[in-house]
Amino acid sequence: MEKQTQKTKSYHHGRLRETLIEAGVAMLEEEGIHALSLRKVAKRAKVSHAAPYRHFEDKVALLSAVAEAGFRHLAQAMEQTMADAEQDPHVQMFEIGRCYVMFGIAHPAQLTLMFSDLLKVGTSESLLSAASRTFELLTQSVENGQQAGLIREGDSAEIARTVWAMEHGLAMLMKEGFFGEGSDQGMNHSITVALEHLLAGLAA
Amino acid sequence: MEKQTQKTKSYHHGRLRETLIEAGVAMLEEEGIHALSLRKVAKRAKVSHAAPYRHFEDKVALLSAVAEAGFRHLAQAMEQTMADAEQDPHVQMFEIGRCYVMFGIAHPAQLTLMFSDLLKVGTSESLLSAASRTFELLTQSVENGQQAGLIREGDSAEIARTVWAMEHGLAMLMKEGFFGEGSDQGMNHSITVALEHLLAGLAA
DNA sequence: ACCTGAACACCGTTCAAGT
DNA sequence: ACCTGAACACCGTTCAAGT
Repeated sequence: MEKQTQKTKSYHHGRLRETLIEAGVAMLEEEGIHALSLRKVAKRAKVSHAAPYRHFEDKVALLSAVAEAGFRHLAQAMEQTMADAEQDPHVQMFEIGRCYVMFGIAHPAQLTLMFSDLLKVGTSESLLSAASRTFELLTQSVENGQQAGLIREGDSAEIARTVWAMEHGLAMLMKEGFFGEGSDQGMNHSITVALEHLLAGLAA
Repeated sequence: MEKQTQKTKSYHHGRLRETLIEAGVAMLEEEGIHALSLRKVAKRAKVSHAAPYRHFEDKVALLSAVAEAGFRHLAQAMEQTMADAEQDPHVQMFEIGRCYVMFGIAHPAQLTLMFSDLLKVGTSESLLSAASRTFELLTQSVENGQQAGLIREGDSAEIARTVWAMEHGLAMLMKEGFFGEGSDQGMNHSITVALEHLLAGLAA
């Protein structure tokens, strides 16, 4: 372990790839998506502006890694939520939705990045799989709802796409303030109302 | 009229403001949001890179105008759809949703721009009113549905926000290809399925 | 009044050179 | 192997100068 630490800390400061991603995530939250330049990220990581090219093919590759970190963060929060509400599928559906929307409100610029056209261009394998994981969890919660008799029978992936669209729309509109610059209470109310409307339509 | 044409066409080529907005819309569709630079828009309009500053305070102001054109375009399509389906509120709901999502699929980069954080920063009065108009039309169609007994009673603005979130989520995810690079048929099916699920939950 | 061209600070990317 | 510094083409913005 010590040797590993020694090694990764060796030349200049090591662990640069992770440091750059972390710097990217932080700058995204602090200054928004337009302030995120490769040169500033490098400066924040205390390396020259050319150093990132040792670890990322280009700017898009770094942004993809930042987006991927976002998907992993979101998926982990969703897994935690699913485990916590394992015994009640109805609560589980609501809490997963809240999870998704709240992630967007907490990390608006990162959510923008995650659903920008990067995925079309960059197409890094690991980004695609991290994104898929998020959708799989959504599908799984729908299947839990079906097994509990809360959600009608039918293609669970199709129903999950509908749920996804609702939650994604809520997240995108709320994070940009279209539902009013509401309090946490107001936010929660809007999420609950929208999901209640949808779940009524999805009922068995 | 002739005098007006003469006047607007006078120095160099006149009507530059409109020409720049049109160039911006066109470039957005052709090359995407990242290719849209002030200098390229100016070149396309055959003026120097400094000329746009006679008509727009900065790049954000030009982008706001392009976003505003998008909202006006969308609102007009929605109005047309509402008029065409005036006699059947059920059809009206579906067609307005289709209108919204199809606009996103036809103009993905412009929709991205319309819901980027420009609205937060730029805050041009006319952009805000164009955006509000879109939401008002959505609310109106919900009220039509309520009057026809298709949609439950209650705060129409609240229900309209739910409908908006669903349609917005669909548009955003579909335009980025998350529902598969489907045919028009597949797209239409996905839209229909999602709206059916939601409208069942909103039923009286 | 409206537009140009030079200038400035910034950006992404490349590459020879250093350790 | 990993990083630096100079260089290049691009960008947004400003401003004195032209018509």
